[in-house]
Amino acid sequence: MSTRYNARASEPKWQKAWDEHATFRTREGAEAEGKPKYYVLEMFPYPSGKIHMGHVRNYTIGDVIARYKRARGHNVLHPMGWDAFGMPAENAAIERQTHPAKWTYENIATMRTQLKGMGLAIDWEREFATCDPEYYWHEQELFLDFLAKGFVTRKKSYVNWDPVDNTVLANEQVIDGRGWRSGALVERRELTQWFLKITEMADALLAGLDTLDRWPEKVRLMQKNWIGRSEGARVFFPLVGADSGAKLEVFTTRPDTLFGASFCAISPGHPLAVKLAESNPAIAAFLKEAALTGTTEAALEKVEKKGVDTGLKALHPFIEGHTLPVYVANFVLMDYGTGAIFGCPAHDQRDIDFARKYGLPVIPVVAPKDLASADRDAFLKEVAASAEAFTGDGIAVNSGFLDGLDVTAAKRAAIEKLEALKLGEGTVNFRLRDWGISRQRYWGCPIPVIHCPECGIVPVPHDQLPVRLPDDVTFDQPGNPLDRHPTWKHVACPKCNEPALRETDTFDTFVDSSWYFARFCSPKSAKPTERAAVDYWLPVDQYIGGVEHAILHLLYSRYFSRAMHQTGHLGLDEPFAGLFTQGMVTHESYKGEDGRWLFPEEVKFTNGEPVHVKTGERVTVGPIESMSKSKRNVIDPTSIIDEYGADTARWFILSDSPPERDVQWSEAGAEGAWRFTQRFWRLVTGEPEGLAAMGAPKPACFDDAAMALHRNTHRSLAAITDDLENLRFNRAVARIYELTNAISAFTPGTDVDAARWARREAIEFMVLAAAPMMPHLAEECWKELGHKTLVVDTAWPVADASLLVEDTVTMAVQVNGKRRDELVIARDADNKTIEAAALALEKVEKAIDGKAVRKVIVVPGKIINIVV
RNA sequence: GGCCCCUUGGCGAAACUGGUAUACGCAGCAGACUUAAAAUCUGCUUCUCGUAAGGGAGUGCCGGUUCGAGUCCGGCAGGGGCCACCA
Repeated sequence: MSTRYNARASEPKWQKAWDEHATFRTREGAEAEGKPKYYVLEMFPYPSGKIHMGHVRNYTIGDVIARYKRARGHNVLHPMGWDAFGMPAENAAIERQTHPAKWTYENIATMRTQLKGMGLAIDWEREFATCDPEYYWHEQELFLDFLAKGFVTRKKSYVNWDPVDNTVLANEQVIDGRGWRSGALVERRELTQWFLKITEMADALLAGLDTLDRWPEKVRLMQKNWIGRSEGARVFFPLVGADSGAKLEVFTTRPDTLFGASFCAISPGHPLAVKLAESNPAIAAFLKEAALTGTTEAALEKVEKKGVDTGLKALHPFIEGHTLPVYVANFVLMDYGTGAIFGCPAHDQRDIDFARKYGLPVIPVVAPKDLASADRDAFLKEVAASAEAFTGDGIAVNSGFLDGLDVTAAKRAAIEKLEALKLGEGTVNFRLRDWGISRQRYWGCPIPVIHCPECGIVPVPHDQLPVRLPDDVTFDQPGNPLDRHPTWKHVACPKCNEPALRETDTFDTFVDSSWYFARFCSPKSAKPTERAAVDYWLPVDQYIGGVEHAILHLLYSRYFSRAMHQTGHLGLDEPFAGLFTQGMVTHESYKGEDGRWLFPEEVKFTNGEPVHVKTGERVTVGPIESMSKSKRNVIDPTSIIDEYGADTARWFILSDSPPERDVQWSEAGAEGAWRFTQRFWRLVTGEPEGLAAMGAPKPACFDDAAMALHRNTHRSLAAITDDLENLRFNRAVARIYELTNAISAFTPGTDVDAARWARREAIEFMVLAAAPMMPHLAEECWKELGHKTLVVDTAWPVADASLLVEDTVTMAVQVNGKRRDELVIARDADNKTIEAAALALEKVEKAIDGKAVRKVIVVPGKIINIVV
């Protein structure tokens, strides 16, 4: 009997059943023997309070993969945890007078319940939060191992100081001169900080990208650009008029243009500039001015290139006796290369802007290849007089021993000469900086070292780990609560037993998320990792998350894997074999008459016009944007799950848009998905013609109608399988719609048994194929069909290859590339037969219009093109 | 400024390595059932000429390669992403 499917009653029932059967408990050892492993991981959430639609999309995608792989006979690891350290917990502590731990664990409890309500196939036994002492203890172990291996350094450096969050930020966390979280303008401060020497692995991280063939090209490119490898040379310009023997060290990617050099310039942050400023008021004033300039894009665009002459002269390495003026210039960056450049105005736009302003020579030394000598002279004259630099390829001119060489050869020759003269060397420079991991915050993993006045830096001995966060801290004043805690930092030096101080900085939270995927393999281990476990499970076969982590998190994790490989905690370098970056969930935004943003539930549509539910005022529909609290265009997943059920939410989020693209959440679309779950249920329960008994033998022969459905079922299954393998969920959804349409439209022929059998097969396949996406509904249907087992324990059906091809094919017939008719013909017909049949078609004959046929192209099974 | 991506009906989108463009869904229109509504079912829905049969145009724009281009190549326009005074 057909009744409505009641998701609210059904979903908790099946979640309980999976729980009781320990269905998603990971199988290990003998139980897993003979099965290939598959590790599916979604980027773990920050416990901010409640789940949002982005989480629903992320975890639905992962869940479909986990369930599909499980049905395909894989031993699946699909865990969940919490990226639980970080600033919001401290901000909440300040705002609500609560403890960060309390706030965090309460959020985790809420979000865990919400995620469980989605019916995710997760092994909850492996759950942990990065703020669990059990977890950060092992992070401290790792750090000490890194320290012993020399991966860690402590150095005084200029740091990005966020004045709102009162902490240091990594370069990666500064976006357009502002803190990535607070949005505050970042200041430069000099502090002593802990660093992980990620730059030492820059080349390895770059080379590794080429092996990641299951990563999006876009992400690999972003990482490549971020690492920013450039080959070039260091050039040492001897300084005249400074201390004897002093040399200015410069980095360049164009040593071939050295003969075109007309000045040198150093950054306002350069030690030489700082030193000169002590005795030169003009330079001091210039440094002050430069420090005031913002680093935002807008500020940089407005600022003109300025400099001040230091009066120093640099000796040209190749031209005997020739000197270049040395400037301090505002466009030279301290933290790229050596903080000093040589300027070659003819072939660099910034340099020519600078040269024109200060009346410096412009000497062209590269000319395009294959120019006649008169044309070349004209070209050189033009460049010398121009305001535009020539940055193209060519050959060296006016360059002494380099003349006639192309750019690449000239670079090589210039480097050889520099090395011979001991005035420079070939080198590789990276844009990537070392990773500063110190944070002056409470809610993070304590850095396990002790500062002893006698012994210096002393690692906390392993038997004294973990260094636990104290619970009794206050947030009533700015700064680090750990630093002002009355007792916590005072300890005896482990070496000399004299009074010493704990490090009060904590780790950047990106450290926590750089190895959690490895911890999931053995979350209860007394060591950071168990080699047997990580060797079995890693790499993660499919990692899923937002593109916003394309650089930071993924690069840090790749670095950590290499470091952990070298310390013996892991056996590989690349942790994520497959990466998928999903798009965002968007929604229309709404504005009231006074311009304030409105929540979707405050808006109703009458006759297509949006009005306010209560006041009836006119509402403007704003742009479709990523869901955000500020625009109020958010849909709470819980309200959707309460109203329609998790399956409907899962189904809708997978439909329509390809998963890598943004998907627009719409009320109409959600209702459509809900109508489909009902239709699906009716199809299973309300069979008009009846089904064959479960397990009934396949009839010996089928009539045409039954055979068509039988074929259709297998073709659909093959297509859905292929789509799921390639993460094309929107297409898999469309195929299931097509299959349900075919079942609805099925009219039995004369053979009643065949019809019932074919219909049962179609319905069972439909249920099994939809199960990864709508798991609860599938279980309910499966039971309705009389099965005593669970869908999750049922193997993925195999499509019968012999049913995928038909005896006849439909071919399009074109005349001069224009489709005129189609032809149904035997699949194995030879080209002659096909050609004759095509030419005999009435419409084709008409299109040929008596002209002579010049050529006939036959692509078997596809198309015939007749050229006249 | 550099590098990269995208552009297909009213909308989200399909179209495997060049081979019948618009599958599937949403929205819309018409009809059936119903006292009525909801729900459900059926049909139509790229544009255009035509009562129809049938014709013409059509994947952002211009050009090219090809028997054949949404797909490949060159240029342009619009939108987006990442990086950015990177030497």
